[in-house]
Amino acid sequence: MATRKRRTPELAREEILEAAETRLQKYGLEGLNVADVAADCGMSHATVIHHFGNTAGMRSALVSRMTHRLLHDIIDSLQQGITQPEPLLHKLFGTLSEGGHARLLAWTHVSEEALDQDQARTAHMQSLFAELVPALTDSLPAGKADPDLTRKLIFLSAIAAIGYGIAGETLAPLIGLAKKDQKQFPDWFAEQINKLSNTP
Amino acid sequence: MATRKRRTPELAREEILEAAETRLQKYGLEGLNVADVAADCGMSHATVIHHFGNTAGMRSALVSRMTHRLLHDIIDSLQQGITQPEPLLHKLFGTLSEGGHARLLAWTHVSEEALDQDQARTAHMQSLFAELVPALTDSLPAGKADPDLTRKLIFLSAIAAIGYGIAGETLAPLIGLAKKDQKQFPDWFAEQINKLSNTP
DNA sequence: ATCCCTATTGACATAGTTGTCAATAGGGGT
DNA sequence: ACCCCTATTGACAACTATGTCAATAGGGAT
Repeated sequence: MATRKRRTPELAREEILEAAETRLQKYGLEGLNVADVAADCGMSHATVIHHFGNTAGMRSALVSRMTHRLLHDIIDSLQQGITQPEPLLHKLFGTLSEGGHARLLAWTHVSEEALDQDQARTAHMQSLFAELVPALTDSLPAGKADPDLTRKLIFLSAIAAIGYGIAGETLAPLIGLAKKDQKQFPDWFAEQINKLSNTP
Repeated sequence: MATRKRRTPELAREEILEAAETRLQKYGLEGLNVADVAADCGMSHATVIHHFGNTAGMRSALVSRMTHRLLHDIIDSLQQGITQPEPLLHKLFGTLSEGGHARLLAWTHVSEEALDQDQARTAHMQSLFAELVPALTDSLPAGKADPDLTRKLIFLSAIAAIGYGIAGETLAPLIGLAKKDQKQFPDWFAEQINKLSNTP
């Protein structure tokens, strides 16, 4: 029909994931189907499937991309000498609670089809964490002193941020948390992490 | 055709939710559709829809039921004089990480259709938390002294348990948490909560 | 210019699931 | 025994979304 736009595979994937990410924030997970994503890119849904194999592949790639960006932001911060928990945790909580990041992450663990893509994504995650965790234990105040404790605190921070991103908005009023306390929760949490890492 | 089994509406709903819960643990969220649930109950899927309005209604009712049970277990423990964080948090983390509880909870926050059922479920949750939170602040060691801090700690416990239930299994090895530390994480977490609530 | 690889596409097949509806049949109340 | 309410059902009608396939057309290489 009309003229087609031919892209390199890399560019095509990039465009698709970009559109997918926008749709995710705008419409949530339901908006993350090949037909609509393709429409936003101005291509047919068959093209999307061609590049990612299937729908789950596309979503999975998006998870990888978003997580990759988040973890590398943190790694970059560390390399810039930012070693206090506050800014790091702020970024962690903020990113996960915005743009549907935590929700997409939840889909990863909730959906059966997502499991098919698991090996690839897990491998990618492994390499990311293999880079991040040592960087954290090295640069955090109490990291070298007690790497074991540090790993537990990292783990706690991660699951808390995920839970916060998914259910925080709902849970806070139910528990009777003041609006202000809700907003400042990541900062408060960082304080507590500080206290716990200084306790011998 | 063959003879029908006629139940009271209450019993029917009960049977359906029971089967749904079993399917949830066995097959995850994908197993939670009216057709399969109905088959497990030995009834037609039209009956399920008759009792819950639609599929989302059934899932939503299941969320309510499971959460109700969890929170009431905790309330009961409190009334039996169990006021140390350890056993309470143990129950919280354990329940959420088993039987797909946290995952179903995530669906609540991830799915658009779930939002239609939100008012009813939110109302139910409000009444549950209205019962639980005062009970906690009253009976917990540091509760009366600093109810504000206590609410924050409750909030932290809740989101941590949810994140743990969803992603804990995946995250622990990536962060390099020893298997032992992973298993005992809820206990360790309880310790930290203790420390934080004793800090003035 | 010509060739060739492959990104792109429209049409199609299909699978799965949901929700509706009129008809049927338990079983409690009289 | 008879009525009546409603739980139950099978069949039907979409719809949604996915994935396949053969055909088409960019655009780099020769």
